[in-house]
Amino acid sequence: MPRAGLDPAAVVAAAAALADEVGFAHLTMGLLAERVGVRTPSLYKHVGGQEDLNRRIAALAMSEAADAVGGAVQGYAGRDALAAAARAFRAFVLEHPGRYAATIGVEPADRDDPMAVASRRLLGAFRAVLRGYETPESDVDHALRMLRSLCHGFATLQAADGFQWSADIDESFEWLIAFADRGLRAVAAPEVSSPAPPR
Amino acid sequence: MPRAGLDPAAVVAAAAALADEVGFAHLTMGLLAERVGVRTPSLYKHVGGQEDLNRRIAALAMSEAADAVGGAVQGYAGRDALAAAARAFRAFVLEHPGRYAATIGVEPADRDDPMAVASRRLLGAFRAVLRGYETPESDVDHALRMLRSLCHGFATLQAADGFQWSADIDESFEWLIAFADRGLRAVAAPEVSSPAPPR
DNA sequence: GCTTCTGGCTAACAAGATTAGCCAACGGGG
DNA sequence: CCCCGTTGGCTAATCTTGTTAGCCAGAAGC
Repeated sequence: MPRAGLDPAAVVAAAAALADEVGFAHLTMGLLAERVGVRTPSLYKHVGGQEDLNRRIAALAMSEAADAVGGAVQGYAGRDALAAAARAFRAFVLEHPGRYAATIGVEPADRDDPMAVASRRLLGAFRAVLRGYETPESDVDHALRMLRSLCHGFATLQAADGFQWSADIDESFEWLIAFADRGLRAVAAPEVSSPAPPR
Repeated sequence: MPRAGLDPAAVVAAAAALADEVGFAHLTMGLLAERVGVRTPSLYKHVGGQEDLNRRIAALAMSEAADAVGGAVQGYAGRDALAAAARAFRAFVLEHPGRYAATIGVEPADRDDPMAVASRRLLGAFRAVLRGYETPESDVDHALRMLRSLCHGFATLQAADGFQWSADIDESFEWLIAFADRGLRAVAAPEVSSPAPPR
């Protein structure tokens, strides 16, 4: 029996690709074994089991997302950077729905968990976007959570086919980018915001 | 052997409650059977299987969310309505993480699917919020998707412990409501938005 | 060439979902 | 009140999937 030449990284990469193809929920050890040309139990020589595999897929996905967003932002600032980051993030989730799904519900064990490291990297990419808006320090954390919620929410809802009604989805996403852009500019310069009614 | 007096609604309600307690991923037919005081195979007299059960839990959750948001909005308009809707939605997800998790990744079969009906009801509640902002008809669909993405994203990220860093989460959510409020007012009256720099 | 470690394999087991088939309990009509 | 059909429970058995145990060949270093 010739060796298959596997290692943990190759197994995880194959698992992530398979998850993108068949959906994270349908990713099974048997299917993965077949894909990499090995019997099921052999996988356990490389990963600790399904739980461990999920965590590794999640870490890979988060790291790739951070690369995608970080790379897309390079050389842009302000609205252009925001648009590039948001589009890159959504594109990543839509191209890799399976591996991104693995990130949902995985809480990192500690700060050195690869998943936690990758999450911080992704966050850093979004933080770079905010620098172009000169967001006040006191608002940065909130704005980051807002951006992450918007992107995560939109992408996962679309990936899950959660938008049933008919308006054009790409158009909605561009509208959303414009909305966030206007809002972030207002945060940086609150004095120009519309005069609030008594309430 | 005395009858347990079950029916599909009771089984689904018990399953939803159990999912909230142990987490949707740990909801098992055996656990559910134990909870309702019956042997596992008996459940199949009331629901078609795990897939069917998940869909029913999702429909229940969506319907309850619609009720919560719809009820919270009553009697408010503008920013108050927006805040009430957003808080009600988030509170629902945090109080019922298990059943809400069931809604992720369930795409309704057709327009009469209970899940689809409930989703439209939830959407209607958010649409009512927009009426208070006099959002132009052409922007309503986009704004609805934005609101849904924001609320869904924030609530699911928090439920999954996805916000690792330290800033206060309630405070972030209130900030987010204020952000959406300012933005929606600007959509209704675009002439007061901050003048964009040339780029 | 020997030895050691690694990565494959088969066999076996455990947990969970599901199906088949039986039988008691409830409910309505004689 | 009794009969009978339907319903909802049960046990037993099957299938899928994850996982562990234990064996053995191939690769790598001496």
